[in-house]
Amino acid sequence: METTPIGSLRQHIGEQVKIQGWLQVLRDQKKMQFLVVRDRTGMVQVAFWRQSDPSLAEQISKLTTESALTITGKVVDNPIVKLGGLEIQLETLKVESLAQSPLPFEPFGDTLPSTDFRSDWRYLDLRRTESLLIFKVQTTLEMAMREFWVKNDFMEIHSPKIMGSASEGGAELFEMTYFDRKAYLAQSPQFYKQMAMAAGFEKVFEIGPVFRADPSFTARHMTEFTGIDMEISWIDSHDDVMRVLENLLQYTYQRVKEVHGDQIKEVFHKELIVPEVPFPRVTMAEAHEILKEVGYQLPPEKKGDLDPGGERALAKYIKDKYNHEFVYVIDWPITVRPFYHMRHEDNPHLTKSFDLIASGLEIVTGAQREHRYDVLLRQAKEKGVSQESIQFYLDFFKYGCPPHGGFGMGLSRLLMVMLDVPNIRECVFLFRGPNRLHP
RNA sequence: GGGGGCGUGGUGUAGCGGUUAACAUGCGGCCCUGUCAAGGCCGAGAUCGCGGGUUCGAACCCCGUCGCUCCCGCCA
Repeated sequence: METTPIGSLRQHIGEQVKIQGWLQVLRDQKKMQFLVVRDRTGMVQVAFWRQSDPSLAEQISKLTTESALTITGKVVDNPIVKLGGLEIQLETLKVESLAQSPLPFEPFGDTLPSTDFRSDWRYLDLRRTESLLIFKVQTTLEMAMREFWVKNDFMEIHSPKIMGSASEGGAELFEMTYFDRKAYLAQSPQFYKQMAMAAGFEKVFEIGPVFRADPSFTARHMTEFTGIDMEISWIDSHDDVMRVLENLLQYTYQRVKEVHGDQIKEVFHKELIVPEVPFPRVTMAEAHEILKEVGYQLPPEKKGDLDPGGERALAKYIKDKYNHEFVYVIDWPITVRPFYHMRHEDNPHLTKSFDLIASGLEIVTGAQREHRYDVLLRQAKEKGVSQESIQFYLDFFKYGCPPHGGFGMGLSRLLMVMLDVPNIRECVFLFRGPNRLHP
């Protein structure tokens, strides 16, 4: 017999079914036994009259919560039952795996242990409705993005994560042993997706792992995370990149809302708002004026930049004024941007770059890239980047490279803002941080 | 890496100089009931992170240490 998802039992009233799931609650009474069984689609009450088979009743009595069970029985409509107005009358029970007791913590308790403690028992933590929903949303979200890209003639690439030399900065690289020499874990697919532009791929995307050796202890940093990267050719400015990005996000929000909107409202108490395009745009200079206007004191060393508090203050201003959860901060000074960001023709101190702030959190950085060999080399030298270290990269621009640009986005950060989850550790299957390598 | 906060039964908390260290939840037992993420009674379970110190006396005060956490730096 095929397994019936618990969420669809309503369509099987009067039938014999097989369900497979975890024992959530056992109410073991004198005459009757009630089991609440849960799978990833829902919960159902299973009823059993003890006298109909005393030895089976004994077996049921010994069950522990969170044990994995296979149950067959008849689905009956029963309006009295508070859980869905139906129940299963148990016929057979197979204990696939008896859970040890007590559990390290109760995944369905009123209070939850700290994120850190739950991380030790992540497979139990992931059984929670909230966790499950986050990863259902993640699946839809990634699918929607791929749909969008494929519809718009993008190509998917998979760039290597083991590299022979540093790609961008260098300081935040994990070093590893590669046979008899050193190698590094990729901190970004940046250079490789630009290589795809030089290769004539024209529009590419990559969803893949990114490694950062940053000893950051915040609720939004990880040492390994999934990066969503995109790069497109023949652009006029960074605005072309921003237009694709906002359309991509609008499409993605739309799809997630269609598929999970109701459950998100139920579980996270959040009405998912499909963002209007175009997203508000403010230049870095304007951002500073806005902060001054709302009375936010930016630390003096933050000239030409924003700090997290400033980003939140700006997001609040945009939310109040334009009722928008997203805001692009554009035209960042060259001092706070890497050498490969293109500069404005009419202002050599400003880059053609942007950050996307979503509900006060930085989730995307993007730019038009400098594709002119000489200019690129000059900017690298100016930033103190040695030519030898990036020669392989500079070579991309030697034999005809189109003007291009793109962005990098954090998958888990997007989930955080989408679902209002305050800690990134909840939004990733398994968290990796400076102090967390297990499980 | 800098600064703040917190470490008490499995879990979440209370207690903040002298208490049989309390409560909730979970766990075990019993009772009751077509129950309903039930209810009632009983029970087990904590040398209060660790190491020093102050004191007649420390979970409580001080110092150190480790762990966690938040903010900042850095970023996605």
